[in-house]
Amino acid sequence: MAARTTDGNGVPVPQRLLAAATRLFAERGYDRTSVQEIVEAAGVTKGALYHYFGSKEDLLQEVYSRVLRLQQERLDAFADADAPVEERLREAAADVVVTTIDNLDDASIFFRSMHHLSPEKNKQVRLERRRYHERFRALVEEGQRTGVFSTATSADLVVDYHFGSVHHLSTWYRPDGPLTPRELAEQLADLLLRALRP
Amino acid sequence: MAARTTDGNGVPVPQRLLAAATRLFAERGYDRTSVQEIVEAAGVTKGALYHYFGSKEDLLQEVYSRVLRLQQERLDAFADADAPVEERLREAAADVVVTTIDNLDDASIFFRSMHHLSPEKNKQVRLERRRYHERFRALVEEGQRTGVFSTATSADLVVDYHFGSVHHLSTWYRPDGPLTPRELAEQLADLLLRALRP
Amino acid sequence: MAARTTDGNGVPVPQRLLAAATRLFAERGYDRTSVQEIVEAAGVTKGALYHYFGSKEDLLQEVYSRVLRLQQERLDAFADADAPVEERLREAAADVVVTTIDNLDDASIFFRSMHHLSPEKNKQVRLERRRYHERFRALVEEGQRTGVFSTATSADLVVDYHFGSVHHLSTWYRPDGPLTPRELAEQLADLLLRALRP
Amino acid sequence: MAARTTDGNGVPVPQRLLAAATRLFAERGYDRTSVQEIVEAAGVTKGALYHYFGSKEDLLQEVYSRVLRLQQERLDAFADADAPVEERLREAAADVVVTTIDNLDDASIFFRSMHHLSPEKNKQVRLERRRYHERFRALVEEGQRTGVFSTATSADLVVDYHFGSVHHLSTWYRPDGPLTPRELAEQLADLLLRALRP
DNA sequence: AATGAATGAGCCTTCATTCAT
DNA sequence: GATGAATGAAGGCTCATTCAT
Repeated sequence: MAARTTDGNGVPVPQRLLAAATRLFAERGYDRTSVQEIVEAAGVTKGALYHYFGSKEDLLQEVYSRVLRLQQERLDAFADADAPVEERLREAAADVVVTTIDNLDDASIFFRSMHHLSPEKNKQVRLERRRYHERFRALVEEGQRTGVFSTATSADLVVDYHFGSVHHLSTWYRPDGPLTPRELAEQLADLLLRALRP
Repeated sequence: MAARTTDGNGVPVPQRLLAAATRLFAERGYDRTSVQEIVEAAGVTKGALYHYFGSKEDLLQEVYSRVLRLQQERLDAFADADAPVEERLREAAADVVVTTIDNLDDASIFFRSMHHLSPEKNKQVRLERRRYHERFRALVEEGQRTGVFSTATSADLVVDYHFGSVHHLSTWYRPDGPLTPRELAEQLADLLLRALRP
Repeated sequence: MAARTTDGNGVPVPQRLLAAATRLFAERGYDRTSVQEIVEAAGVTKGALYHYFGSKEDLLQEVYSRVLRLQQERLDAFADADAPVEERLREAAADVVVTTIDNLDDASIFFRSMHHLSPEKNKQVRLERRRYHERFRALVEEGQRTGVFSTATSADLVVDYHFGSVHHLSTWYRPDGPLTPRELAEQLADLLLRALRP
Repeated sequence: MAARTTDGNGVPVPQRLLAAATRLFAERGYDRTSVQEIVEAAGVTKGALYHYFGSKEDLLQEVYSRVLRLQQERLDAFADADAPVEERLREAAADVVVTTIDNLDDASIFFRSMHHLSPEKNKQVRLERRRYHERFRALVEEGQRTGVFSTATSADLVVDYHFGSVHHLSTWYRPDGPLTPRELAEQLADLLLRALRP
C-alpha cells in the first residue's frame, strides 16, 4: 500500500528481506550471514530490517514458519483425500519429497540451523514439526490397523525413517541427476510402501 | 611420555582438545563454539591448541576424519565377511546405526557443520564419504545381480535412502526411547531389507 | 553537521582518526601502532573506525594520499609559474623542503612504512609518486634543453638525488638546529642549483 | 669448531641465522618477520637461536653493527689515503654508494627498522653513525679550509644532503637501470663535487 | 517509515619467549 | 648445545543491535 514499502518490481520490503535471508542462510549458513549482507541483498538498510523484524533470529523463525505451514497444509490435503490408505500414504510420501526439492533452500536451513534458535522458539518449532509427524504417523497406523501394512516396525520408526531420508535430500539431491523430482519422489515413496508390505 | 603433554589423567593434549571440540561442536554448533571455550574445556591455553592444530577448521576436519575412518573400517569388515549377501547387508546396515548412536556427537556435527569446511577440505571429506557409499552400494548391487534383492529401485537411491535416515538419527534418536540401540538398529536394517524384497 | 560525528571541538570523526593515526604511525611505526591505540587517541571505539575505514591499511593509505595530493598541488603551482626555469626549480626545490618539515610525521611514515601496503595499494601510491617525480624532472630537463643547466648528469638522477635527501629530512632534521626551515630549504635548493651549473 | 654448529656446507649456526634474518628483515620488515620464519630459513630450531642471541632485537642490532663496521673501515681507508682532498672525497662519496648497493638489504633494514631498537641500543647505533658522519664531514671541511670547496653551505648540511640520497638508494635503485653501480656512484659523487665548486 | 553512525563485546590467530628435558 | 611444547598477551577485525534524526 504505502509507496515506500515496495521497489520497482513491486515486492514489499518484508518479503524482499525474507527472500534474501532465505537464499543467504541456505548458501552460507545462518551464523555466516551478516545482517549487513541481508539488507544489501534486499536493497534496503538496516533500519528497515529492524523496523519489520525484531532480530536476526526472527527472520530465521519466519523462514521456518513459512515452510512448516506449507508442508502441513499439503499433508492435510493428501491425508484427508478419499482414497485407499496405501494410496493416500504414497501420495503424501511422494509429495513431501517434491515440495522439499522445490524448496531445497528452506530444507537445508531447517536442518542445519534449527539449533540456532533460542530455547523457546526452538520449542515452538518442534511442536509444529511434531504435529506434522503425528499426522503422517496416523496414516501408517491406519494402514497397520486395517491390515494393509505390516506391523513388524512401529509406525513411529517408519515415519522417522522416511523423513530422515527426505530431510537429507538437500545433501545428496542433484538437479542434474537421472531422475526428475517427481520420478525420484515416486521411487522413494515406493521404497517406503515396499517396506510396509505385510 | 613427555610430562607436559598430559595432565593428571594422562590424556595427551591433542586428544583432550579433540574430545572437547567434539562435545562442544555437537552441543552448540561449530560457529557458536569459540576457540576460547575449547581450550578451557581441555584445560590448556590457546597457544597449545595452535601448536597442534593449524586452525579451528582443522579441528573440525579431524573430527570428521576420525569418524569416517572408523566407519569405513567397520563397513569393510562386514562387507568382506563370509556370508550370504542379505546377511552381510543386514549386518552392515545395522552396525552403522549402532556406531552412529555410539558417536551421536560426531554424527550431528557431521551433517550440520560440514558446510563450514573450506572448499578444499570439503572436497576431501566428500571423497572419503563417497568411498564409503560405494562400498555399501556394491553390496546392494551384488544382491540385485544375484536376484536376492529387487531391482525396482536403483542401488544408489537405496543407499541414500538408508543413510539419510541414519544421519538424521541425531535429530530424532532418544536414549530414553523404548528400544535399545541394537534393537533400533535391527529394526531399521529390517526396514531396508523388507524394501529390497523382490 | 550531525551531532554524533564530532566531539566538543567539532572535528569530524574520520579526521580525528586520521590525525591520531598519523601521529602514532610516525611516533612508533605502523606495525607497532595498534588499532586500539588509534581509537583511544581519537576518542572513539573500534567500530567507529571500521565504519569509516575498511582496514588499518586503508588508514595508512589515506595518510599517503593526503600528503601526495598536497605536494603535487604545490609543485604544479611552482612549475607553472611565469619565471625563468632556474627560479622555478629553485622555488620548487625549496618548497618541498619546507612542506616536508611542516609535515615531518607524514614524511617519516612515508619512507618507513610504505612497504607495509599491499602490493595493489603500493602500486597506486608509487604511481602517484611517479607523477610527482616526472613533473619535477621536466623542470630539470627544460633547463638542460635551454642550456641553463649542465647535462653532465641525467635529469632522473638529479631528481632522485634531491628527493632522497628530502625524504630523509625526518631522520636528520632537528627543529632546534641553527637554521629556520626556510633557511634550510634555501640552502638545499642552492646545493641543487650549484650542482646543476654548467 | 664444534661439529654441531655447522651444517653440510660448513657455515656456523650464528652466521646462518644472521644471514637468514638479514634477508627476511629486508624482504618483509622486522615486525613482519617471525622468529619461526628465521629459524626455518636457517634450518635450525628456536632453541638454537636463543642459545646464540638473547632476543630477536639482538639479531637486528647485529645486522646494524656489521654494516656499520664495514662502512667505517672503508671510509677510514679512503679518507686516510695520500691524495688531494677532492679526490679523497670523491672516492669516499662514490664508495659508499657502491657498498650500499652491494648491501642493499642491510641498507633498507637500517633506515626502515632503526626505530624498532630499544632506546639504549638505538643510542649506541646513532653514536656509531655519528662517528661515520664526522669522518666524512672532516673531509668536506678540510676542502673548505684549503679553498678547494665552496663555503656557501655548511659541511654538516652537505654531508646530510649526500647521505640522505645514498640512504634512499634502496627505494629507487634498480639493478636493471642504465648504469652500473660504479657508474651510478661516480655520477652521484660528481653531483656532490660540482655542488661544492667554489 | 527509514537512516546510518556508533557501540562494545567477542572472535580467531600470531608470536616472542621460557623451560624441562 | 639444542629441542619443541606451552604460555599469555595482544592484535586486527566483525557484527547484531541501538538511537538520534
